[in-house]
Formats: sequence, C-alpha cells, structure tokens
Amino acid sequence: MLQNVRGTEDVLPGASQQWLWLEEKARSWLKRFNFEEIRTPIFELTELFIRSIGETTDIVNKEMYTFSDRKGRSLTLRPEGTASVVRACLQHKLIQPNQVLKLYYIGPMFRYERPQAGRQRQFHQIGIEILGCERPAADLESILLLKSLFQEWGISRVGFRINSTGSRGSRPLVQKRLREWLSPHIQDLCADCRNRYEKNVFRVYDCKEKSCKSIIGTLPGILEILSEEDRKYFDDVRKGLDQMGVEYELDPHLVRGLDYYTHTIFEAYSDQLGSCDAIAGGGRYDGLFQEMGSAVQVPAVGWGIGMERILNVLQSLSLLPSVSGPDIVVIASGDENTSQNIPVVQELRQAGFKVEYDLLGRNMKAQFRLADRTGARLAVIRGENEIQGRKVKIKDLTSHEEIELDEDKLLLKVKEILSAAKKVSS
RNA sequence: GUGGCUAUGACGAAAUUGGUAAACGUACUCGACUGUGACUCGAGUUUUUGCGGGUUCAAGUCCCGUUAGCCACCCCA
Repeated sequence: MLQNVRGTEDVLPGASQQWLWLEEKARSWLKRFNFEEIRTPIFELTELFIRSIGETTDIVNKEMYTFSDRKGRSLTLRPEGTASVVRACLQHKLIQPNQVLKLYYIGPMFRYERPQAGRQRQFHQIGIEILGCERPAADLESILLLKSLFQEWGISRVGFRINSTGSRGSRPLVQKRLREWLSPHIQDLCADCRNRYEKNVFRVYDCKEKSCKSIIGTLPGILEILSEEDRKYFDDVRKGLDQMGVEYELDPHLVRGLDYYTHTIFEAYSDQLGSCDAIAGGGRYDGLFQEMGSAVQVPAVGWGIGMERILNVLQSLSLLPSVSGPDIVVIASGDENTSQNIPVVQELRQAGFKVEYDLLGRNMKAQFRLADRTGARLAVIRGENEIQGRKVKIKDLTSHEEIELDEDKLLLKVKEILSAAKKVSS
C-alpha cells in the first residue's frame, strides 16, 4: 500500500480541530497588533533562497527541496518564509518611505532533514515581518507579539535567548575580530569549524563540539566587539523588554542559521520538548532588501514559530481543547420516519446549531449511542408516536432529563437550552 | 548525512528456552431493556507478527537487507 512521503504528516480529523484552534488564537493577536496576512507561493526560483538565506548555510547546502520544472527552471519548495515576503514586497512595491508594513503568514515549509519528533520535512510556521522601522521599537514589538501568542495558547514557561551580531556595516569588522581571536587556536578546532572559520565565523561560536566550546569559552563574546552605536541599540531593545516584563537570557554565543540577520537575534524554546526544543526564532535583517536588489535600505525584523512544536508543547501540557461534538442529534424510531425528520434537522441547522442524525438508519438504541459517542448535548426524539401527536421530545444527554413539547415549540426550546451553554463555552 | 533502538488486530498490548499467535484491556456490532445512550451483564467481528530474503523439522522470536517511526549527533521550527 502506498504511504505518505517520509517526513510528511496527515492531519487527521481530531487533530485538524486543534490546528484550527491554534491558528484562530494566533490570528486574533495578529489582528490586535494590526498585522496583515500575506500569502506567497510555496515554491520559488531556487536563486531566491540562495541569495537570501546564504550559500554557506546548512539550509541551502543540504536541506532544500530543489527540482526542475518542465522548462528546466530550478525551483525550490520554500524552506522559510522571509525570502518570499521580501521578494513580494519588492515586486509589488509595497514599501513606502517612512511607513511601517506589518505582515504575517501561516503555511507549510520544507526542509530535507532526517525526521524525528518535532522535525518533519514538511512543517508549518506562523511568521511575521515588520518592515520599514529601524528603531528598537520594532524588535520590541515583534517579541511582544511572540510573547502574547504564547500566553494566548497558555504556554507560560517559555525561555527566550537573545543576542546581537551587530549592524550590517560593522559585520566585516566583527568577523575580522573573531578570526583574529580564533586564529591562534585554529589547529584545535573541529573540522567543521576550520571550514566555518573561512566561510562563516559566527557559526564557530555556536559549535557544540567540546573542544571548540572550551576554546570559545575563553574568548570574548560577540557583544564585546560591537560598536558603541550597535551596543546602544541592543541596550535599548533590552530596556524595552525589561520594561514590558519580558524575561530573557543573554546568550553571547547565540547564532542563527540564516546569513541575513543583523543586530538583534533571538530564539524561544520550551522545556517540554527533547532535543528539538526551539519553538520560534527570528531577528533583525536590515540588509536583506538591498541584497535582494532593493535600491533603498529597508530595515526589518521578523520571526517564525514552528506550529508542530507548539502543538507538541500544548499536547504534553494537556492544553489542547477536546474535540467538540454536535449540539443536537435528531433521533427517529425507524427507517421510515427518518426521512420525515430531515426537514427538522435542516431547520435546526439553519438556526445555527451543529446537528447530526443517523445516516445509516440504525435502530433507536444505536442512534442514542451515536449521540452519546459524538458528545452531543441534546437528543431530539421524533419517532412515530411523536409525529402522530405533533409532539417532539428533547433529552438532555448530560442530565438525562427528557421533556415532551409541541412540535412548533421545538426551535424556541432548543435555543433556550443551548444558548445558556453557548455563552459559557465561547 | 552519521550512530543507536523499535515495528504484533482499529488502538494499547501478551506470547517459557525458536514449538498451536494474538491472552488481557479499549474500540466496534448485536442482545438482556421497556421505541432511550453513557453504567452492568452476555454474545460476536478484525491477524498469515512493516516488507523481502536466509538459517531450521519448526521463526513473532535467530541472521541479512529494506522501509518507516523514535532517540542522539548535525542543524534548526
């Protein structure tokens, strides 16, 4: 039998409700922060990602789903969201001087990695970008939103790591200085790091290898190289976070896997997950627009949240809502009057209720079981006796109470019973 | 990409030293029950043990391969 492709996942009926719940909660806060949604294609020209993410990164080197289309163009399933957003902004000239654009996206991303818990080849992200603001206010705004989302979902224990890599202009200097510090130790670095030393020194600072770690431990952090201006910027971001009560840890060795970051970078992680504990990551990228061909500089900040990982956290904390059943199941006394009940079913649906009846035409016992299993609140019984007497019965499946009333009072009564419950649940 | 662990009905799982596969539990169907579910009791349905090969009189059990999942590394969401 054919199966889904490795690293992909079917979201089955029960789980899809949880995905919806997660998204709706997120959208409610994105709206309150006045972000607008942007939907870009899930594949782009390969070149877009190489230019934005960086040729030396792991993503570009070994994790991209790249293929040729029928005309021989090299296309790639997007491994992250920012590149496409920047492309779209430039293409459609969405950037205006002295204006801030706040965008978000929700959708699948693709990276060819070895799957494990919390890591799939197709995974989903919620991401935001704040474009056109070079002040620390944008960094703060983005992190505040991130925190609001975690709170909205009920995740209280989230760790934030933050660091700064300096402005785009000071980057060459920072790199030069890092190399100077590392050069006496270059023989003692691991093979990967000797390579990174040339291609991307920042990554050496992030190496997990013991020998490298001990060397780096003796060296000053990146922050110490920063210009006064850069440090002032970072301090302002931190002041803002302190003022808003956002707790974080300063991690001078934090480096991100994409080349375009400048200034502030950050990661959020959860202690509920295993080794894949990062649930969100982001930072500032003041240089990307120009690297993508923009005539003017467009300062920007953004982050992405891993939705599967959030769901995993929520699952392990038992914070996910249970699957909700129908409000009402309409029950008949046999095959024959089942069809006579369809107008009643439809009328209740028209009134806004979630209504089910037994499409299999089973006996009454089975219909009640259906009502019970699906978690329905009420059973509306309209069998042969009721139809003849122009009556209908309503049974409350939690209290087990049953009442009989005139057929034409049904809708009114159902509204009365269910509206009380609705107010509480919503 | 590297290393390790795992794979039995719809699901969770049992199966002495290789010797009749699925005990037990959940789910599902029907009945006791009166046109009435969830409780209780009774009856019943689903398998050639992921896939392919090998060793053996005999393989769920041992060996090789393969696929998938999990764990760690790499890296990240």
